[in-house]
Amino acid sequence: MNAVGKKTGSEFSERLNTGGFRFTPQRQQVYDVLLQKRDHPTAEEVFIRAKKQMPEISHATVYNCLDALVECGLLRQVQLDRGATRFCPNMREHCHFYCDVCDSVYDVDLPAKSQPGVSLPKGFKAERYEIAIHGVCPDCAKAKMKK
Amino acid sequence: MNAVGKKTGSEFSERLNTGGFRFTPQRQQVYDVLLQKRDHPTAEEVFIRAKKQMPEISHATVYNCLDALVECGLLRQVQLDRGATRFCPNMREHCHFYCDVCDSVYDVDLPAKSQPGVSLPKGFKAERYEIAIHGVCPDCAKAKMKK
DNA sequence: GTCAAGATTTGGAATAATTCTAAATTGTGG
DNA sequence: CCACAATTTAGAATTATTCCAAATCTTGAC
Repeated sequence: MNAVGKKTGSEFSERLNTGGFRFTPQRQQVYDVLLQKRDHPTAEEVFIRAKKQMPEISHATVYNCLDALVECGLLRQVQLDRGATRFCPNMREHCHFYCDVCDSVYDVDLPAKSQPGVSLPKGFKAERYEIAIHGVCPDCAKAKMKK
Repeated sequence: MNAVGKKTGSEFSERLNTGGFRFTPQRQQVYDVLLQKRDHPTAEEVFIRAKKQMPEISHATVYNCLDALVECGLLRQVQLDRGATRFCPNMREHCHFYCDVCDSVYDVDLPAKSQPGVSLPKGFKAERYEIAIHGVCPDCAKAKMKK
C-alpha cells in the first residue's frame, strides 16, 4: 500500500477473491471513484461519477459493487444523518467529523490507543467501532460568526 | 428525574418551551411511546404504537414530534445501518451496540472519563460524539454456534 | 371573552434512498 | 465448446422521509 492507501490492481483483485467475489470492471470503476475524490460520496453520487467513465453502469450495480467492496474490506460504510449512506476508502483507524450545517464529512485520526474501554455485557461480540463527531466545520463556524 | 429517566409532565412541558416548542398531546404521546418500550424504534414503529392510543395521529406529525423532541434534548436520534433512523429516550451518556445479525440495539454505558481524546484540527467545533459498536448480540452468537 | 397571528396537525402527494426481479451477459472450469 | 454460476442491467417496487395546503388549536392583544 502506498502513501495514500491506494491498492495496486492485483491487490484489489486479490481482496475481492478472498472475499469470494470476482474482479469486474464495474467494481474497479466504483473503487476508483472512491479513491479519486475522498469526500465521502453517497451511492447516488458514486453512480453519477462512475457514469462519466462507464456510461452503461446501472444503479443496482453501483449498490452491488459498494456492498461487495464493503464486505471484502476495501471500503467503509458511514451512517451520519437521516440522509443517504456514505462511503469511505480510508481503512486506517479513524473516525468522522460531520458538519451539521453543511453536511460535509472529514476523516479524523484517532489517538493511538483509543479503542474506548467500553465493557460489553457478557455474550456480546464486538466487531467494530464507529465514532462520529457532530459539530460545525471551520467554514460554517466562520460564516456563523459573521451573522 | 427518577430512576428510569422519566420526566414529570411539567418537566416535559418545560423542556419543550425552552426549546421554543409548545406542549401538545401528540408530542406527549410520542414521548410516552419512546419511554414505554426502550427498544430504539424507528419513526414508523413509533407511528404504529402511537396510533394505538391516538388513532388519528398522522405520519407527518410523528416525524414533527420526533424532530421537536430531539431538538429540545428529550430524545436522541440514532443512525446505525442503511435502514430507518431510530430514536432513544436515554439522555445519559452512553453508546449503542448494534447486532448486525438481528438488527437489535442495546444501550451500553460508557466508562466515566471516556470522551475520546480526539484532537480536532483547528476551527472544528465538536458538539457531540456518537459511538456505535457493531457486532453480534448474545442470542445471535448462540444461534451461530449451533450451526 | 373575541379576534388575529402563529404554531401545529392532518392526509395525501411527492421525493429520495434502497432493494428486488427477471432477463441478458460474462467468465470459468470441465 | 458447453453448462453453470456470478454479475450486470433496466426498470419496477418498496421503504423512508419530506413537503404541502387546508383545517385546527393556542396565545396574546384588546
